Amino acid sequence: MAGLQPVRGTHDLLGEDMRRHRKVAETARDIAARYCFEEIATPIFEFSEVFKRTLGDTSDIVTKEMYSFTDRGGDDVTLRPEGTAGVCRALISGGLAQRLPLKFFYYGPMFRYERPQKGRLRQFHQIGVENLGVAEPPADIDTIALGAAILDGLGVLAKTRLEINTLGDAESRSAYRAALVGYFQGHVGALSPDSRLRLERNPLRILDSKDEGDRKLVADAPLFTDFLNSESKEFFSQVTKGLERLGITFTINPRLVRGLDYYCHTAFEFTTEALGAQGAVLAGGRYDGLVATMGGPTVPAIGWAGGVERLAMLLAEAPPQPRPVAVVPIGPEAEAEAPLLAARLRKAGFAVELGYRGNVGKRMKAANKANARVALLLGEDEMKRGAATVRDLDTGEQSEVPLSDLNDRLARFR
RNA sequence: GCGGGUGUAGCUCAGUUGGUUAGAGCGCCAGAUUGUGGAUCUGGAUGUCGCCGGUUCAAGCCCGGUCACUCGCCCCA
Repeated sequence: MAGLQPVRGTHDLLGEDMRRHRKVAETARDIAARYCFEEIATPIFEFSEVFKRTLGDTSDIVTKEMYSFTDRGGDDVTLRPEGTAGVCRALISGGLAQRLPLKFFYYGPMFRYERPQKGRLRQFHQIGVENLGVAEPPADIDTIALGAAILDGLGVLAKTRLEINTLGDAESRSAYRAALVGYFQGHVGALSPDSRLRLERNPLRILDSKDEGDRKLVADAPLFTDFLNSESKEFFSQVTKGLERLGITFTINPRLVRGLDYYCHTAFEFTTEALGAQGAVLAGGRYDGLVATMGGPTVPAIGWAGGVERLAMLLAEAPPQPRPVAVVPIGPEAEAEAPLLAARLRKAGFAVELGYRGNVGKRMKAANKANARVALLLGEDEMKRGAATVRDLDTGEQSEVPLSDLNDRLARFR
């Protein structure tokens, strides 16, 4: 531990950053509510098993990237690296499968032990939704539309591109996988070392390799489209048509894939060029096999998650701080009265900055620094008349106002 | 986990071939101004030069290590 530093990959959120962050979370929450996705908050940590089952024990993720520890009772627990597993666990352990279909929205911190980069922290935040219990394309369309609506609500939709693909159903996918493995095994010498490993663990991932040589091979690789059965084709066609009808523009990216087996059909990502290598800002897909993998019933589902820090960086400008009313007492009697006046105004809904010390000049400076819209000067003269001097700090105009009229006179600054 | 770049005041940065007491702007504090902010003027405080070690008569500067940030790779549930 070197002095007092924040843990690597964590940081404090305050000021402008905090306002950006909160705007992302609140906009998402509001719009999700309009789509009737109910907010859910699951615990920040779960039994490690919850994440291990969904990811498979052998993956890098489980062995290298999770914050896992044994608690004092001897239980193996993990800080959640993502939100879906917790929601699915809640669905199973809470008996929510009886109430399907269900639509959930969540927001909160996630933890991954990764090398930090811009837009990638060890403690970061996600917004996300899970649309559970519906196997038909309208759920995919509505869920993607919600993502687009949130990006639009944040004013960042134009900075992103929606890419979409289908992974087909299990039958199509295993046929394609076999063909792909066959093809790459024939060119194994030309594959990058990374992709040779992928060939064994996660062959679909070779499709989105960034290696030049790999890309050349990928260009001639078998196409997923040729292995999709008619049901899968029809499903994808309905999803894309539905998006078109809503005026949501997208490009089909046949190299957009997911590694794990419980993913199927729709996969999509909203990406941006504005954030360097960390281009995905909101991504998801259909995961009909996940709940069953975790030991629950078969529950078809689709969802997505979005990175709050990345979205916050995309916001054109930080939301402004609310401009308060500053109460400036002059003299000991006014000093005693000022907190009462502030309390009345605060109860009436005003943001009130109450100066704690200093002469009038100091407090006016403080009011200015707090970006106050008006200052209420309360001195002996005003108190005798049951009034306060209202000074507009933008125009410099001021006039004395009876305390009883204050709420009305300040109404436009609320 | 792998590779590159960067660490000097709260912030943005300057600091010559290694040479005496480490600087600027912004911000901060005080005063000009004990019933009026912003502007101006005057004055003031900034600091383990990221940290540890080495080389040297002498290190902010050179070398090694380390920590953090950053860009990319891996990964991306």
